[in-house]
Amino acid sequence: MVKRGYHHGNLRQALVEATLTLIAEKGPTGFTMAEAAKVAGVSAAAPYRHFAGREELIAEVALQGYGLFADLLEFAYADGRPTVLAAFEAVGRAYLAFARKHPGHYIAMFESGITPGQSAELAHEAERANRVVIRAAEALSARLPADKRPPTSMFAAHVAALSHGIVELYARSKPGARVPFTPEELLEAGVGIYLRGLGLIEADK
Amino acid sequence: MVKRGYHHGNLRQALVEATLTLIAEKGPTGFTMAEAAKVAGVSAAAPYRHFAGREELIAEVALQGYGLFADLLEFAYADGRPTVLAAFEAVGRAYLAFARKHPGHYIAMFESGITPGQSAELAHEAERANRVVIRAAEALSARLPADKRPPTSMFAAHVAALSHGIVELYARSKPGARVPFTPEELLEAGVGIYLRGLGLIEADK
DNA sequence: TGTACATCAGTGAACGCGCGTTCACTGATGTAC
DNA sequence: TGTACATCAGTGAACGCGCGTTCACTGATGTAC
Repeated sequence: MVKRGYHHGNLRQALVEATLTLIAEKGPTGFTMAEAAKVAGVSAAAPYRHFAGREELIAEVALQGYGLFADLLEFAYADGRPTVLAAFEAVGRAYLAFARKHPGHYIAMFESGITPGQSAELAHEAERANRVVIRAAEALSARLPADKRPPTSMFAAHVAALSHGIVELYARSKPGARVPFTPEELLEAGVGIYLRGLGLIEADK
Repeated sequence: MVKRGYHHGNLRQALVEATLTLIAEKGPTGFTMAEAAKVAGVSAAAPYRHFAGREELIAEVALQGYGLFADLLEFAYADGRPTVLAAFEAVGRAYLAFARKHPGHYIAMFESGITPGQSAELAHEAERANRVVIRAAEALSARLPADKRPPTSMFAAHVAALSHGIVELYARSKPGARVPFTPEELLEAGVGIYLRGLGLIEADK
């Protein structure tokens, strides 16, 4: 990234990217406005031309994160193609892939203390991501008789919680994996067992 | 808490408790040595008679947290009584109860950036808690034929991840629950479906 | 029981630091004519 | 195409603040005799 002259050109986005790097490296605590400015190659006062403060910068990072997350989940779901089941499993893999490839976004979204309720935009993107999981759960559970079907929001919550739990507990361990499985194996097996419990895939498979 | 004279009497533990309060109220970021000292009614220099620094104080909180957590899980498991299944479910409830009743500990353990690998004591207590889940999973899956049984560590990891995910996503939401279920309902139903998937409880129940 | 003394657990002042933020400024860019 | 000017996006110096930490100190406690 070549610094040219007095004007940066795209400082707003450069700050977002600096924040992603800092957050991914040192956690949400390790991020400061001053350091983000430094990483972006700009004076400490410059960020305030674009963001009212620290909170607002993190919120922007989270917002972009939710947007990207929703896009990736939607792409993975592909409107339930080729099969509803395959699409459902692709969503799970996309969840882990997002956490792995975009740790800065993931941390800003889930571990920085910002909550989707803070702004309408944030709430909207978070909801968009959530709706993919809900749709995937809905399509699958439509195969079940109504009286043996858990509420869709519960089904979706189970999948989200299992995915998030796996990311938090098993996808970030530094001193050797705590468990002899990859997060992907854990999630795939866990979801498989869960779906079998619902009667959505064969017990003897 | 009556302050009497020059000597505090039990400052070390008072600091731990101040930390619990601060962390629970304002997150791990909102905790400082200076404020912990203030809450404990002592000068800012006093904590250094008991802890080398901020990290060490948080680590002590987490250590006590893991200890308590392990105790509660062990108590809930009760050596698999009255039945292995009931004991297993009691462990799940105890997990949520711990997160709810001891938020300061929970946050220090899972959200403060300290990791069990940091000290032998920490690793030991974390392992003790983990072993309860593993034992519970083992006792249950012993009922399955060996070839239809997932590795015990995977079974335990699924339960831990689901529990942790539920705590993180659904047990801490301030602006109205994101989902129309309590964490307890979510976990109980989720574990039920999972166990059915393993063939450990009846499909038609 | 009384006294002397060592030890311990506090105090309070001070430090250096980096952070968040403000402010008057200035260089660069875009636009009207 | 050239010039004047408004606007924009930076700078750099400065601020107040609270934090983490150190240090020489002192009041309280425990113990030996």
